[in-house]
Amino acid sequence: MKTGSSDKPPHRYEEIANDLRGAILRGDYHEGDRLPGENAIMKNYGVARATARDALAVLRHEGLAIARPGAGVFVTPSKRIIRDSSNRYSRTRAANTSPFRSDATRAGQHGNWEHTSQPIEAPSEIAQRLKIEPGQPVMETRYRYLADERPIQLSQSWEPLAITGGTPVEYPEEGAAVGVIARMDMIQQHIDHVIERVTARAAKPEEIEQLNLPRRGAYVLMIDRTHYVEDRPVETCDIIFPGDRYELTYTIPIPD
Amino acid sequence: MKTGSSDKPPHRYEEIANDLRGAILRGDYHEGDRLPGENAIMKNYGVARATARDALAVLRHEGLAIARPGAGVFVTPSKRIIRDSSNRYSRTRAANTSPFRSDATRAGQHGNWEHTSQPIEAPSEIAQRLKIEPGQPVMETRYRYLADERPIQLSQSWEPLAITGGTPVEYPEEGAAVGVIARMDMIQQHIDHVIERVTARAAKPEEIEQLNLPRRGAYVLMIDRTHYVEDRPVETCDIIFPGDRYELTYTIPIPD
DNA sequence: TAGTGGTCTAGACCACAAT
DNA sequence: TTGTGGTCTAGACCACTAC
Repeated sequence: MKTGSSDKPPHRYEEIANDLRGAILRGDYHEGDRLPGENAIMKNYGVARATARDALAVLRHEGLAIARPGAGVFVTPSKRIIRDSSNRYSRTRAANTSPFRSDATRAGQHGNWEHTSQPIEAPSEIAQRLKIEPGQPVMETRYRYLADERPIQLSQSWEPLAITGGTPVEYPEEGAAVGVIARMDMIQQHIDHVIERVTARAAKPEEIEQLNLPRRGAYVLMIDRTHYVEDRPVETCDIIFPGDRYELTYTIPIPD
Repeated sequence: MKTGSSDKPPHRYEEIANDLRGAILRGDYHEGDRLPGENAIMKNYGVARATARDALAVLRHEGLAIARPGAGVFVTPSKRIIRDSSNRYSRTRAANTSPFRSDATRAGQHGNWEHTSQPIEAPSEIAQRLKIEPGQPVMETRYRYLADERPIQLSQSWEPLAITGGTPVEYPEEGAAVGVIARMDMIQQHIDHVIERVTARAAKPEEIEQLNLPRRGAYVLMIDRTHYVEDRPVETCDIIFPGDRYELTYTIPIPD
């Protein structure tokens, strides 16, 4: 038998967090609204600063609230962006649209990105993923994706220059606009499968900075993705998402 | 130009966290070893309790350390379990093995599970996922998976009784041992695709309890999975993993 | 300039582990 | 019983934001 919401939280900070969460979910506060901050909670509940912080930390960790130092605590915009693998990896679509931009549009946001490329010698972990020797030349490209001008995704890709060097697609350039499959098709590298490995982990300091995440307690979804032509890797890539802003979907066909 | 590790962290707790992280990664402490606790840090660094806690919180959030109240702070066992979609969803394998058990074995652990089933009326969210009317009867099954006797995965599945009711597979029973595809094949429901939606979010209180997660700051990976027979859902399921203990892999074929 | 959240000190009490 | 981490009080200073 469930008593529903009549449980008494054993700790003060949980009680306060429950109150605030209830108010948000009930609609007393809307996206972007200012919430009672540390000082307000101290006064309203008669608790010390640390206890007020603990209560707000619960909401921040749940992705319901975000603190802007010097300004206040605000309700987080909540809608997740959906990244659908079956939308991205079909030859017909890949050639003409940016998968990221259409994901963002579908979530009602405006998407664009920045990127920089440079040839480097493959570090050992990347060499392993590309099945080449460490130190072999690869093209490294970093992307930062923005939705409504706010950073929302990072990625970093590596392509062996043994494959792309000297070809028209050596530099990914606006590569995010056309996709890896279409680019590789242009140089007769016909990708036949992609492997994506998904993990969740704590955000690293540089990710916190670049994605504008809270300094403490942030986590990210990471995809480690590799494109293959007959079991030979032609591109590998790390993709980083704020953990609470994205949803990844996969459609898996079951053969007879 | 990178200066490597010679940066000076601006905050005391970060400095302490960096020291401890370095010691762990350098191998001064091994999996399961006891780390300096709050009291030791207070003495060694001459800081207040809250600052020592903040330092340890960084390591706990990164999944490097785990606190056992009353006992101390210990280095977390680190190896992730790999859940590979291409291992799970092939008809030949699915009939004879437990996908979970073989994942665990591959990570060098012993896997088993508990489960309970009961018929219920479909709540609205589940009805929507199964494309049936709310209140229609469904079989609900809860699983808890253990690796080396420690809880490592939760799941909860729902199947419309309009499909399975009165058949030999009405109760999933040891369903985790054979898989949904093989069970549905037995009653001539031939599943042709599966959709998995992956998200990361803060752990809920009941998940914290059942998975033995730390009370504060824990996050989980969640898969919302549905099996289809020609666009008609025959099973849907929520799967919950401790965020820092799992890796999900997907192989995506690219047609010509 | 006034107010905010982030960091920090110096105490305290508790439930729970290990002994 | 002793020590541990978890919670909490009551202060303080800082960098930053908004005005």
